[in-house]
Amino acid sequence: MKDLKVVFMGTPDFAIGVLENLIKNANVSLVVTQPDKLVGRKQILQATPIKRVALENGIKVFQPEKIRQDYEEIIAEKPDIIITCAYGQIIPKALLDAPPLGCINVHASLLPKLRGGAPLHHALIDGYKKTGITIMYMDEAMDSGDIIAQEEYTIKDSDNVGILHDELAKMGADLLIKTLPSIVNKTNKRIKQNEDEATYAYNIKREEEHIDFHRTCQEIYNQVRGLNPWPLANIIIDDKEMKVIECFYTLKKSSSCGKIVEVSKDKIGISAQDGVVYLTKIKPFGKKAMSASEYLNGQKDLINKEVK
RNA sequence: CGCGGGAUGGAGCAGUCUGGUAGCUCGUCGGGCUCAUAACCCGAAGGCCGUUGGUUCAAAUCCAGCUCCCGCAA
Repeated sequence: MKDLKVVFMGTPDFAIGVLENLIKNANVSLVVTQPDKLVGRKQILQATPIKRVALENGIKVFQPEKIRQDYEEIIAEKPDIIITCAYGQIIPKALLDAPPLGCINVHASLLPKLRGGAPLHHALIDGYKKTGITIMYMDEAMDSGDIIAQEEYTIKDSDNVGILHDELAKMGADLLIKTLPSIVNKTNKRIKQNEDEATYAYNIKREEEHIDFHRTCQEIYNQVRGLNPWPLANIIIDDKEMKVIECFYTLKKSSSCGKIVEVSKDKIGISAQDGVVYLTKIKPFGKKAMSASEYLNGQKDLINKEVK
């Protein structure tokens, strides 16, 4: 395994564990990641998390703007295998065909469920009871290649994207290393995906972050935890946007939707379709994150206000 | 020079337009009530109002520069 020549392709934090495990167990000769981006109000040029790890380990980094057109450098590297995890671009066929052992992807869902760029968020928002990690061969479409190995994770009601991210990142890193020898020996399983069961987890759109209180408490709760810690669900009170970080709910008969029906020491109750959603941690516009009790110290007459 | 919001006792806010004694809701500390309490009552401490300069008899408040925090957009 130590002499296995690997090109790793990945971008965010989620892929760090996979890369680190590969560095320990194989010969990672090149890391491919997205170009540095201008980030934040100051527009500071920032390297991806994967680039930082690569540089710390003295590994060469390649950052093509469009891999579709700019991949020759990777083929020239002559890797035995290419391993990707949350890279962020579709990989062209010429590159898929290049390495003798193929191109392997680590995906954060139980494929064919939740294909796409935001499987962690959608697993929670869409109310999945379980999700997991899939190790798979890549093909030309999005997350549709043959499955090599899977491991399940049972979603807890208290999980949010942050927790799920950490759990699955670790699971993915470990499962890849466990599976890799069989791929090298070509003794691994290879199972076609059932297209009829496929679901999709596209990147979160801005409007999906806004809470509609005409929906059920469970749906709203899933939305809040499925967007925490990033990008966070939002509501509008007094024409000002407020992010909702944490909430819980109580089912009861409801006559209105989107009205502040209860304000107590440490929570703000808003009516939804089938109950009341209580906000306990929020981030008002222009402010830092705070508990509901802190927010309420400085507010008057919140009761009965409409929430949009 | 991308757009916008903000900085006021430990926390969250009002006061700024229309300059003139530092205010509210909490927290903290002391006392009281109570079988008891995160509940209630009484009292106290704690702020050079982000920073630098300007205008003025007088600046949290008006003007200019700077720093830091936050959201959007990328």
